Amino acid sequence: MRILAIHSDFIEFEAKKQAIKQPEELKNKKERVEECVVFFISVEEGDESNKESIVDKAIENIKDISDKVKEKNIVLYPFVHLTSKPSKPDFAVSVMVMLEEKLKGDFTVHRSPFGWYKAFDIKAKGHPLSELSREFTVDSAEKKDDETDSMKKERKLTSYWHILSPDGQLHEVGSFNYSKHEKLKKLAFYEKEKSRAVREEPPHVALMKKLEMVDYEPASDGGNLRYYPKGRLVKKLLEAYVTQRVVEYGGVEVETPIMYNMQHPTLSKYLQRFPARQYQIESDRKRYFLRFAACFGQFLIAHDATISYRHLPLKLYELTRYSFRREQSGELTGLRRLRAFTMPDCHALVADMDQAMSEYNKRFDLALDVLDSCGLEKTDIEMALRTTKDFYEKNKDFIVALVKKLGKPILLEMWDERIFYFVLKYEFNFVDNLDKASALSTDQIDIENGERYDIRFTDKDNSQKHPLILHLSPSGAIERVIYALLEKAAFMQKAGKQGMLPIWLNPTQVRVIPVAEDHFEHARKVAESIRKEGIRADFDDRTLNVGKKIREAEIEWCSTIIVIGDKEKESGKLPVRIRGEKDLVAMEFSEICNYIKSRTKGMPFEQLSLPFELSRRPIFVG
RNA sequence: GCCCCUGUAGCUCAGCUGGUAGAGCGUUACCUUGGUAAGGUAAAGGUCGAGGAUUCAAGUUCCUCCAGGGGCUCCA
Repeated sequence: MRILAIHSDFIEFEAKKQAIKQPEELKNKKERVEECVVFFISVEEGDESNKESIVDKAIENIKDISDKVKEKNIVLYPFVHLTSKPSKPDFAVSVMVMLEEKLKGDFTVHRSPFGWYKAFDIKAKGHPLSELSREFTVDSAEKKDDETDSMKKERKLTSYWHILSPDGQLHEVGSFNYSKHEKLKKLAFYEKEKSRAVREEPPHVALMKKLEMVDYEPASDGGNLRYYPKGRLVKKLLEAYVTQRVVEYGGVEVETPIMYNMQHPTLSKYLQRFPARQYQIESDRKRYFLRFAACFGQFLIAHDATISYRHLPLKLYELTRYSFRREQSGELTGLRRLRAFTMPDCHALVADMDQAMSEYNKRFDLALDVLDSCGLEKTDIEMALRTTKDFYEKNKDFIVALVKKLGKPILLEMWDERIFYFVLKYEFNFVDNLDKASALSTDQIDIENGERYDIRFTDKDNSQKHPLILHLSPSGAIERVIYALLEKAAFMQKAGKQGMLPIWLNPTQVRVIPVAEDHFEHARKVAESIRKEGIRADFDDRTLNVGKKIREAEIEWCSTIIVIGDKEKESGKLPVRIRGEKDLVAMEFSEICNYIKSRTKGMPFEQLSLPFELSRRPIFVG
């Protein structure tokens, strides 16, 4: 519905000619109202889905506007020309009538007749509040109803929480012995924990700035961050690695648009469940929403593809930079919760539940291994699995086998009935320094969208079937992986150890420091040679004393530090400080290169896009 | 989105009951030529988040907005 409100000295209108087949009967052909607010109203197509809610929303707006100008005299004027998508006339009439009835108690209501071409004279007062327009839809109007509805649903849909151990035993969440599973306990009670005594921000926020990786961007919307060269490098490497692994697994990489038409028949249904939760933009009077996942793009591709059972499982893959979710502003934090994030998303189309489960197993291994290589081991994550009671009973062996692979107990949530599009979903959660749990990897068995998007494959018997769809993000959002790595480093610092990143991800793998100006030339050559080996080496050519340069290299978390002076020039052995180890190690040039290479084997490599000499690097923050 | 807290130099922060801004780090210049976590001296740097109100006078009080944090809710 769209409303144009004009605070007027008077309005005078006269019905001239009927505009639709069955116009309202005329009480007075001509009417004049003094000192009033005139509401020109367009009832729109979308409003038809919920009359009550659109009327309530309209009344709220009309009252709000009238109160602002302290006017009790109002005119309701049907005016279709505010919209390009009007509702059916009889619906619009009924809305106008209902508005009049409901507003009568509080206002003197005049209503101009519906279905006529009218002549009118109006004198607008012209003060700042005298002309206002409002636009709202059932979606936003319905929000309150939606919430109560979903609350009702939730009440109906009780969750049964358990701890499931690798031996297949189900335990009560309350009485399970968590002595070796502190973080699982935190995950299980995450939602029940009430307000915390200590108010602090998660440590990764300070670290992401201090390490010159990522920062807030006040000129953008909340949850849209800026990446400095070091952060961009780390993110790029993670993106490349996850993509490499998914392609090895058989992922077929595609790229899809970031925005979709809100009126699209298949998408709009999906959207109605989550109104006001995405960015919207307008182009040529059409409205588009920014994708919140890669699902649509890939499903639409699959819908148009010709697929045989021989092609299954068919794994479509995209790394979305970005996916957008307009999370509530109060929920945004550092790299944990964003409004724009980078999501690897791999959908496998499978023929049936058997194929789904066998594929699910492969992907489970893939996700575990990807996280492990990124520096997040089994001990760093807690698994949660959600399913229906029915699915659990029928597939208990399959589920317990997954828990066995993880090798430690998990949190299990079960429902009586299925309300989501999936029957089974797991996540690997990271529990951070503030005891908050965030999902990283996740995979779902979707039994609804194959049909909803009309994706079909031709089976052996030449029949057309809808595939089941698995939704896997092997690592979760890339930003969230960085968040977890930084939080993990903060845990290490708390325990008195040095914070660090995996060597393959670390912006500086080797820092070369000359003792004095005499050694610059030699040190530079050493650093350049290491760099030529495909190692991120840089050179501290600033005129500072050695102590200070080493201190700064430590603060930057350089993986190794080499100091070069007269001794080294003669002996050929280089003193190497390896991050996380106490003593210096004397190494030959080739040993250093081998050390780095052996620890970054199989992982992607990129040079850091900052000058090789530290004296030439700007300071982005600090 | 709601409730609470915060916003002073590039960074971290000080500034008492209103009287027109300070430190350390960093930067720049000069000195220092060094051996595994901070060498010295000096200079430059501020519409005190933005707008409005109160006052002779606002970084300081009040209102609105913006941004960040914590809690609630939420996380397709």
